[in-house]
Amino acid sequence: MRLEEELQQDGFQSEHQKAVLNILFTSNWLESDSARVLKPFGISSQQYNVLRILKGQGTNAISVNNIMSRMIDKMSNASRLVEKLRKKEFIERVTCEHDRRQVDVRITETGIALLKEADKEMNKFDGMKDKITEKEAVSLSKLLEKIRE
Amino acid sequence: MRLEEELQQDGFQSEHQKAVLNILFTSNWLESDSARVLKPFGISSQQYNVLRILKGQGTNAISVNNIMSRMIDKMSNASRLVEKLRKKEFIERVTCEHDRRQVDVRITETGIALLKEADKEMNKFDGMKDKITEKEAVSLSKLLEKIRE
DNA sequence: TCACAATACGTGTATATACATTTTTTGTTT
DNA sequence: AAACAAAAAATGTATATACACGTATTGTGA
Repeated sequence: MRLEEELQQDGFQSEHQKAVLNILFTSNWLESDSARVLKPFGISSQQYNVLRILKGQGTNAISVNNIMSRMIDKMSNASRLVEKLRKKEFIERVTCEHDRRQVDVRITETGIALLKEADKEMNKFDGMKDKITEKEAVSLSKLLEKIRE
Repeated sequence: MRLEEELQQDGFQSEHQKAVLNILFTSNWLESDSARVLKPFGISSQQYNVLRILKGQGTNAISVNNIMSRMIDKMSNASRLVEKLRKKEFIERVTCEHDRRQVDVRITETGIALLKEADKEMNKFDGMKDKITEKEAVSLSKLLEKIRE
């Protein structure tokens, strides 16, 4: 839907301004959609993000810092997120041998199983592919990356 | 910067997936940037959003519901946001004559003055115009609106 | 080796947010 | 008019988040 209608506004200061609001609005839209899908699984989208990062590492354990640097929301509190996932037994912590400040984290079998189920639902509701072509997705990414230069 | 570097990842499932992550990441990036700029003024970006909505209404007072429907983040608690802005005297509340359930809200002179100063800083840091052309901004908006169809 | 900076992580605290529920008032149906 | 649904806003509560600060450990220069 056009942003003018979504925000009940009849115009914007500039196309640049409108693009910024569109990014923020779309992000919120995507976020609340995935929060809804993930809710039955008992995890937030940030926790989902962490689990996916860990799954990407396979059986390797990586540090909290390493997780943080890969997260979408850099400002979030990785320590507490990890602790919450550990309580639910989706991940496990390994004390690091060569640097005892560091806490290495690895996804568990339970975590992998959860992710498998959650991914199914996430993909089901991800209608993105019907909405824009692959070419359009590429140019969208390019534009967003240009903004962040 | 390319998303692969930002998230220290060497590839994504698909271009669609990458585009989604790019939207979320860019939104966070913009959000934390504006939070930093607004901090000295003592308001959050949501509160800033409300003030701008009210300023757009001029001397008119509009309802909390009306504000909510114009906000970027639909899920936020407009009641409490309004109360916080009222405590800081940036807005004032008017009891509505024809519907006493409703609370109408209007920006104050203090609020307008604050917004003027805040906008100066917000525009200063908004380097968007150097990064993408107006044409690109238009096509960015179009792509995002396509996703939300 | 000692002092001190840097790093990795944890925690305290104020604020923000999501979501359900409540209160007050208005609209509607019979 | 009485009964009930609907709407507008406020509030209760659990959780999340931002940010500053604390703690333990490691690296490093004099």
